[in-house]
Amino acid sequence: MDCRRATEPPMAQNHTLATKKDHPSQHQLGYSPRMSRIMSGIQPTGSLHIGNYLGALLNWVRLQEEYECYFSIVDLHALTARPEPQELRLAVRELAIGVLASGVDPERAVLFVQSQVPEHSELAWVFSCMTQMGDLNRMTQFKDKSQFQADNINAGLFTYPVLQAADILIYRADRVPVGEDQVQHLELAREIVRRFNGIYGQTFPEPIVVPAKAPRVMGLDGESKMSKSRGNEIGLFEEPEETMKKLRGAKTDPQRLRRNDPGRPEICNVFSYHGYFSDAATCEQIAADCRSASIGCVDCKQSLAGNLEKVKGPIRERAQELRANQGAIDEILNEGGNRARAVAKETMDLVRERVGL
RNA sequence: AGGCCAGUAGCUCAAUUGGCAGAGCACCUGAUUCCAAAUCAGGGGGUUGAGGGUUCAAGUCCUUCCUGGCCUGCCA
Repeated sequence: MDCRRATEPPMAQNHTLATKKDHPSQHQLGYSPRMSRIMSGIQPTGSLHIGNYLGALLNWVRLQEEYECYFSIVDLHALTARPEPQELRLAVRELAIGVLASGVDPERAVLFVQSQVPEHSELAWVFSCMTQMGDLNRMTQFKDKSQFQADNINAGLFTYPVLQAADILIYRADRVPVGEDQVQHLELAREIVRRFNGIYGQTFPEPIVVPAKAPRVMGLDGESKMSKSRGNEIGLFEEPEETMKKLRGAKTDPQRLRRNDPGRPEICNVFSYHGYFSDAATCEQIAADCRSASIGCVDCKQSLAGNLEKVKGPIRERAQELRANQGAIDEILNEGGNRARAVAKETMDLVRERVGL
């Protein structure tokens, strides 16, 4: 992994703010006809698994090719679960390592830690005054999380979508890749923008929701989304032996009782993993052999383990190299933080002026 | 700030008058099975939120604190 100092992005001239000479009412600030700016965040919770990789990291790697990207490790959001301080710090570092090892290029995209850019919090406060309780009350994720951590329903959890809106709009991002579960939050962000612009004049672009090509990766139990808290995950940094051990216990077609029974790959969770890690020809072959009982589930799992390792192995090795060079990680994050803050400050200066602070 | 209620295994809860801390689910191991599931057999797991006190003996009674919930009040 190349850890040289990141340079200014070539597209830095886009999204410039209106100066005093400009006429804001005729000028949609932050809008760039040439290149869309993307903002996306990921929470530093637990350790990375292949669900995170397929759902978020891989997307980032693709997005940085086409867009001006701001990628953030959102530790302020993670705080809603009150992690141990040293664990939070470790999770942030490990996530940065995972992001870089997966192929996000810090020279191409701005990679930074949310809390290093205090403007996120500042804009979130302003936005919270633009947000109606009734709207927040409707957020299904808040209700879900409230059930999940019933002993810690804090206000941060409630205003989470407001901070999320600030995350995006502090960079005047016009596109946001989100999974199904985040669409509602994005709608709220757009609502906040409309309200703000309506009251104070055109200031923010209304971010467009880009449906993330993020598969909903099921856990090894085949019952729910892959997550560390459910203990049904395949770790991104896992050794192949560990992964095979977990795969051996993974749920398959419950109707395929004997080796000679024909299988149903279309309902088999393990087969669905092949779709992510094996090429099309292999997938077809495996499916056909499973249906005809030419291969057993163990064969299928071994094949998968091999293909999984082809993806996971190089990432694990790059991660090892990065871990050995903490200074470089810090430098990348600091540089990313500086670049992010420069943009965030511009936005915040304008917001202060607009709202009368 | 005050009042009331609650806290027991990963989860949901039980434990008689103060008398050996338990069950279900989950988890792990073995049998079986190509693997998993199902079934059967076995197993690990606890500072009973924390400290102090009363007692031969405290999950249980007293006390202080912590956490969470509900109610009343005060300030900005």
